[in-house]
Amino acid sequence: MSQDSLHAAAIEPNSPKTLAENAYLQLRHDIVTGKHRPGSKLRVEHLKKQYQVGAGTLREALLLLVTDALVTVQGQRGFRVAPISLDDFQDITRVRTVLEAEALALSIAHGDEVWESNAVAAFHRLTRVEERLHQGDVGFDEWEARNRAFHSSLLAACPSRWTLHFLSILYQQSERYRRLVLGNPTVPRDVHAEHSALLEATLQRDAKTASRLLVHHIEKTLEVVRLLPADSFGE
Amino acid sequence: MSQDSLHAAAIEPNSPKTLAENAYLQLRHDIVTGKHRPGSKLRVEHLKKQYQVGAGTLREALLLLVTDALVTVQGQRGFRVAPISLDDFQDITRVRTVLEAEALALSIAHGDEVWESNAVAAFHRLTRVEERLHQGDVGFDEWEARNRAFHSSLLAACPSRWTLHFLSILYQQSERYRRLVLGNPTVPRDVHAEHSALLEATLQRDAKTASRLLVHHIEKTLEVVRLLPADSFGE
DNA sequence: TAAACATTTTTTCTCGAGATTTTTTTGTAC
DNA sequence: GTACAAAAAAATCTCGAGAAAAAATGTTTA
Repeated sequence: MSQDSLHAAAIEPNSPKTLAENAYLQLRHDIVTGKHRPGSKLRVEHLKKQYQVGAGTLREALLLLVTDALVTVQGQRGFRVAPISLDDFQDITRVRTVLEAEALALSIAHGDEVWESNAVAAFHRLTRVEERLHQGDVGFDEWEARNRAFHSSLLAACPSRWTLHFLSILYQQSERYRRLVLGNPTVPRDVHAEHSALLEATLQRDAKTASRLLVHHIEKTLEVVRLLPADSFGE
Repeated sequence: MSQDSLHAAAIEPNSPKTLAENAYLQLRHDIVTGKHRPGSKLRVEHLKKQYQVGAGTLREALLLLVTDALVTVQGQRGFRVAPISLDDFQDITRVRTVLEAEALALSIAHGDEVWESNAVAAFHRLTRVEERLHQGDVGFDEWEARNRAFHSSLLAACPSRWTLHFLSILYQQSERYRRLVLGNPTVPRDVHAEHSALLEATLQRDAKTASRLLVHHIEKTLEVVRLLPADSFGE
């Protein structure tokens, strides 16, 4: 886990070196993708076989997930997958729009040329994977990773560590809901065009337009999630 | 640890039942009060004697502190007390004002009579402890606890779980800096009057005034911290 | 002297087994 | 059939010892 980044979710860059980190990453993926259902119990005795680690190590992995608010822990009563709900996603979206609009404005104000080119590069990589996604050559995981990288690159020049820390948590939470939409019929939407316009406004240092586009982009996903059947969030 | 509250810091209400929670609470206190210096290493082998628990249990306590961003962890390199700096506190203050102003406005919009009376009661308890504090009958810990309870009571009706979650983290971080001011000569300030005016505006449902007073209240502490000698944050 | 390497010491990480607590099941009375 | 109590089962929590890694120390060489 890196020290400069406050967030445990920022482990990835350095390949995981401990078994606990490894189990953490696997568990996180399985929770975000819904393999472990929201609200369900996470029994250490059962999971240690699945993830091939000892009980103590698995507990550490679960404790790391508490930092991401993907798992809740209750003394003497074990661990649970954090529940999801439409209310929760509305709250996530609201807080995210507030923080992300501010973070983007700050990033635009502080960003240099390196920041600019990193954003362009991230957009390019995202575009490429989108093409392959349409052809079925590549999985959603890969798109999700590059989508995150793109959004992250836009905010990279924001000097507020705490804003970025909270946003990384909220972004990851949002991913749970984005995955929910995958199989379902969705409203027509051109995500690529949204990203493209967002990048353009950002590069032109038009903070107001960029923030507005970003907020709209985030809220659009909420609209889509709202259309899901009511039983999509648990059962 | 409670489940409805997302934040590990919300353990207190239920008296700690596991040794790990107990060690967590003690460690947290010792970090917030500066007994373990910012940036210093937290060696498990050494601490387990101090807190009278096994290595695994102590690691769990430290992992819980990572959730509060009071401790950082780095794979294969152990735990450290999260560092502090003026820059960090400026960031904390900025994000706090944004979130707290919004949370208070929401709380005022949603609060009922029970919420009102709880706020009045919390203010009363804070006032009482202030009297005894001046007489030296009671320690700063007690004042700090009731100060937190008062501020928490104001926001209690805010329906945004995530805003409250992040604020509870930021509030706890702020406490580290407030403790720094304790011994030092400080600018003249009537905290009681600030609280009083804040409560009044809140009870009158004047969201605009209340938020303004709250932001001012929070920023005032930043001014005080700014006056500290430069070597106050580490060394 | 400074850098490169090998050795020792310290610290972190990991596991499995036992103690404690919670949950479930079973049994009994009303 | 319901309510309550006791026993059994399951799960969590805790510890100490050993394996793996990092840091510190000492030695050699240019």
